[in-house]
Amino acid sequence: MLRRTFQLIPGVGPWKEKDLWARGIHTWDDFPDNGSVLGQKLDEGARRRLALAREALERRDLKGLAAMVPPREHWRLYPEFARDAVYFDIETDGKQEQAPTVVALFDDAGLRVFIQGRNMDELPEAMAERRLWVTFNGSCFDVPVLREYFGKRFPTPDAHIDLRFVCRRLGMGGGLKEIEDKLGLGRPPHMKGVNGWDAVLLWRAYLARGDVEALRFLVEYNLYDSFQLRSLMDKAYNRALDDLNLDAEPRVPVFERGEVLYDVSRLIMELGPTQRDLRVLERVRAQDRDLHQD
DNA sequence: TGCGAGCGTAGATCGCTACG
DNA sequence: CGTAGCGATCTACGCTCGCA
Repeated sequence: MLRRTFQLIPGVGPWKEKDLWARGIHTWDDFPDNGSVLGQKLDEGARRRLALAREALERRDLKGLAAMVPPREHWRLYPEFARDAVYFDIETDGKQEQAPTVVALFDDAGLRVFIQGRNMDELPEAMAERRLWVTFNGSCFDVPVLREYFGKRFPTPDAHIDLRFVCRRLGMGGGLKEIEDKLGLGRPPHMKGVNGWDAVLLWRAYLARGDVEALRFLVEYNLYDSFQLRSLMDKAYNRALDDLNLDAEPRVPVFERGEVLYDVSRLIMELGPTQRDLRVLERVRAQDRDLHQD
């Protein structure tokens, strides 16, 4: 799809791009080396720009390509750089300062989770490993929160596909769960109807009582958010091709979460109480004993 | 070749929205 | 609540092309 993108030419927007396609110029390689296509002046810039784009793709220079393609079309970069992608989602404490409590990452290497008070400090390094970030509303929420929290040691990706805006352009507004349902990507019963505020409550329950079960549920929810993004990205990409009537353009296979459910179970079962959790547990037990003494 | 009309892109502003 | 991206809307500009 990237090689069909002509909107990276200055002076070419959606209309002229469609026009090029209609005239049989389907990919960069179809653009004639000489002769008038868009007019003298534009052709000059076009050939220069297409050469740059080809070189950038040759080098697998995501940053360079992302700078050429208008942001709203960044979804077109997806198939070429899918192996460099990380899908992630954060939960926060719901306070004014919005400190992250749990962060789930899903990429080629599998699932990872970062938890406040345990390994949250390792998150920036893990994020830096992947140059394409995929989120839902992450450009407005997740990334600003993390940047605020970690400061400038938090990395910047070469490109960031925010599925909220990709979906909206495909006529699907609303939240992540709503869109999942619309696309038949619903969650199993025990994960249905859980939302971001529940995540705040689960964290508070865990903190207040050392309730590891609450943490496990929270982490499971968070992990679901991360890998559901992968299926959503696949479906949204395919839909965007439908929208452009690009029947010949190859679709991507839609990720099935079955592949990772074992890892989800393993990750949440591995979660035990920390020393701090055990102290909290001891304290609330003592309080309980006091309460029932007389 | 030179002019003006018309198209489409780009910039600027505003209000809406989804996140926990 | 704060954040930030985008569509809608409007304006301005650049370019192409038709016409003589």
